[in-house]
Amino acid sequence: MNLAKVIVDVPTMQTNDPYTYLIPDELSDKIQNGMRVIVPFGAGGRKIQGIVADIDHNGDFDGELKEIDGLLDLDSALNDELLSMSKWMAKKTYSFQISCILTMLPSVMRAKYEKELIINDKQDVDDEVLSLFDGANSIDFKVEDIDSTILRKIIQYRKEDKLTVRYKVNDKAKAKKVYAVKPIINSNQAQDELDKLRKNSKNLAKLLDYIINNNEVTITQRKLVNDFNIPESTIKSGIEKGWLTRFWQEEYRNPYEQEVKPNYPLKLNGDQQKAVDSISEATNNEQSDVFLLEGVTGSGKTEVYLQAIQKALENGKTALMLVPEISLTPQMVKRVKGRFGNKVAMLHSGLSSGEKYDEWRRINNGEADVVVGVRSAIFAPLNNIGIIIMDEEHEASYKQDDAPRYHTRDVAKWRCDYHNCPLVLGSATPSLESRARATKGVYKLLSLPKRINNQSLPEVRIIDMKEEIKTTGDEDFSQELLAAINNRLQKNEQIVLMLNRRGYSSFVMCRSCGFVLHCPNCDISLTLHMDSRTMKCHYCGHEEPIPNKCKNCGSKKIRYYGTGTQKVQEKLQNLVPNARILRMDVDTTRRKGAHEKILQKFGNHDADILLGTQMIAKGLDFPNVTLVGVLNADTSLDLPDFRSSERTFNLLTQVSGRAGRADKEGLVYIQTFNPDHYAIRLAQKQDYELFYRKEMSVRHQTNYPPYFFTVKITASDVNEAKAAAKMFEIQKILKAKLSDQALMLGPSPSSILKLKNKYYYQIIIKYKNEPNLSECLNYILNHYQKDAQKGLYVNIDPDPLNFM
DNA sequence: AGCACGCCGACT
DNA sequence: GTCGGCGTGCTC
Repeated sequence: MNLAKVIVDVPTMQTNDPYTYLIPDELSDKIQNGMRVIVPFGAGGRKIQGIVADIDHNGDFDGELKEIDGLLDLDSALNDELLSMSKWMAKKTYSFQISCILTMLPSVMRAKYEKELIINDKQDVDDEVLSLFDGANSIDFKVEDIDSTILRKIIQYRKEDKLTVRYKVNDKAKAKKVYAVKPIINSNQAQDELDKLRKNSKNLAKLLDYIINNNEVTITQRKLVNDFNIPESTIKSGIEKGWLTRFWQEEYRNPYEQEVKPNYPLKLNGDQQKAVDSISEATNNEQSDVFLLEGVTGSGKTEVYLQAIQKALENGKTALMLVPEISLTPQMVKRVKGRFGNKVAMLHSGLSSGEKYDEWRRINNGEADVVVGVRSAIFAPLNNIGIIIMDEEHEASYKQDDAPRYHTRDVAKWRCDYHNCPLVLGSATPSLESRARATKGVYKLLSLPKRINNQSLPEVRIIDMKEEIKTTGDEDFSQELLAAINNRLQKNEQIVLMLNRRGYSSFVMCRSCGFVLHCPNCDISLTLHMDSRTMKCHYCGHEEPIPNKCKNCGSKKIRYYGTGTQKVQEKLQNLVPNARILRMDVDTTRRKGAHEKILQKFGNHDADILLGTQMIAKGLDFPNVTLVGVLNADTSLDLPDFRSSERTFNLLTQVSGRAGRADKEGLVYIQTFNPDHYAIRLAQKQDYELFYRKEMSVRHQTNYPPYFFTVKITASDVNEAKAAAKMFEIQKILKAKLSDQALMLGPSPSSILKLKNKYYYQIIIKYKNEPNLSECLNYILNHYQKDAQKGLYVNIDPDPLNFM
């Protein structure tokens, strides 16, 4: 029998293994592994999308088989590498293979399902049902949109064959099509036509002239109109006269409007050269080594990446480079594009889904040798990879927060092993896990200790805000920082200020009864936003009007506590009335391209002060910035997460690096209520190595990564007691199946107990070596799958980044 | 996910 | 008796 194994688009544990289908004769020569197909699945003629995992033209199957309905692709959507990776990834992340496959593909390749209801004979159905159709013979419908008594009738009619339900699998993956034209007469014929033409037919003459000179070429109609100044109406008459044919042609959408200036390799210093040599040697020898490139801000990591990529390309290989959030680093994008030109494909969140699909197809068709992108770009269908680079490898955005919960670093390592090529992890402040592996010799450490041009690091001063409050009562701006701001404004130099909290005030409290306004859906206080004049929840997006009296006691003594970027902007504008202030946070950058606009404006010196949340800390490089102020360094320090020190150190180090990159000396102020905390003290000295050692000893004492591995198990339900009870059940299973060396935290409510109207309870397992662990977790998944139908979800997050 | 089947309480 | 509620199990 001619059989295909198909992974069906039904994300459950029971359907995680492939199903076998018959291949109909007419598809036999076209079907390939990794193609998307439409298959019937279950009763009632339901149709769904699937992926071909295996083909056996001479197979056997014990039992009934259905036939594949049709193909959704002309070519494989997934090559063998990605197909086998999806299997590994499903296991590793405790998720379904189909979910892994669909995250690897551009979102438009995830089919939409629709149901169509068709009347067989209008005489058969009653008026109530007939009225749904509004005169037509068929309608698209969703079960949840239809009233239950009518639905019951529909089900009855369907049983009696009076109505038919047709399932549709709608592929959204559509290439953009444009009109193209091609001459169908030769140059001589065109010359004859030109001779016959009336003298005043200027446009037709132009068209014939074009045909004489471009006889064999296909050209888009748009180009013919724009570049040759021939109107569309003329092209149409040319077609009617039989000179040209017109047809639809696929075209890639072009997301890069502006031209990028080419740039050329820079001269490397000794450390950079050594790094490039070591990496290229691994590429040449096809060794899947992992390099940790540790270099302070401004040490020229990017140039190392680019030259290592160059070497891979010279070897006939391709390269993959990952960055945290590309829209934040337009400077980086320009540099890569400028170096490698149109061999580069970009995959980032600023592209529309159509543009992403086109970039994906360019890569899949082998038209791009270098791919630059964010997390999901790790799945780019490149062949023959010679190097994978992860810039700022410590960034949390490399880990996907929802299923499949993969870490880009793990996927990258898998691909490097597959392609026998090196993985380069670059950072000024590597994650402790990576740095520890480098110490153990699992990764090879390459360091760039010197800043290019021997620029000195900026001076960092810590300001104790406890003292400041005692003397001035101001908790936002210390005297010293304010003086420095004024000084820079006078010298016409620029300033970057970071406050890691958006909105106006973080909460409102009634001074009579102490009541704090909370989100009705989440266990979190609402933040005041002055621009929209609303109270907003930063987790679920809930908004409500600003209260003028307390909802609890009716008192009008309401006060706003805590400071956000909006309030600081207002306050700062009062303190320095002539300064031009730009604010950059989630609220001002929501629109597409808003990031770039703000950064460009600041880069052109159309503003003096850039005030923003942590998004300003990353990758931007403005030579005229000589002062950086961190208004409150404690926001990230106070979080209930063992990584809060590491995050704070990273953030402070990164934002400090924004000061004084050119010939001008930089100065950094860190305002804090914890001036003696080691994360802040060591960020002041920009001493990563010492921080690494100090933090490692803390992790050692508290049994946290990198000394222990962790897994987070979460249960969520609209009913708090059910979620909690489930976690206690799971705790019992874990205790029975794991060794007594595994440490368990919980069950406990998650630090945001209630989120979007669901309650969350969690257990964290810390372990060193638990051979039974994955079997045990799979048992839990299988055991609790039926609960998911009732809305009780159990989630497993291996190596979670977020402990809250 | 979405469907069918089967078991139970409430109703003509 | 039967209708329709929901819980459970299966889909090549």
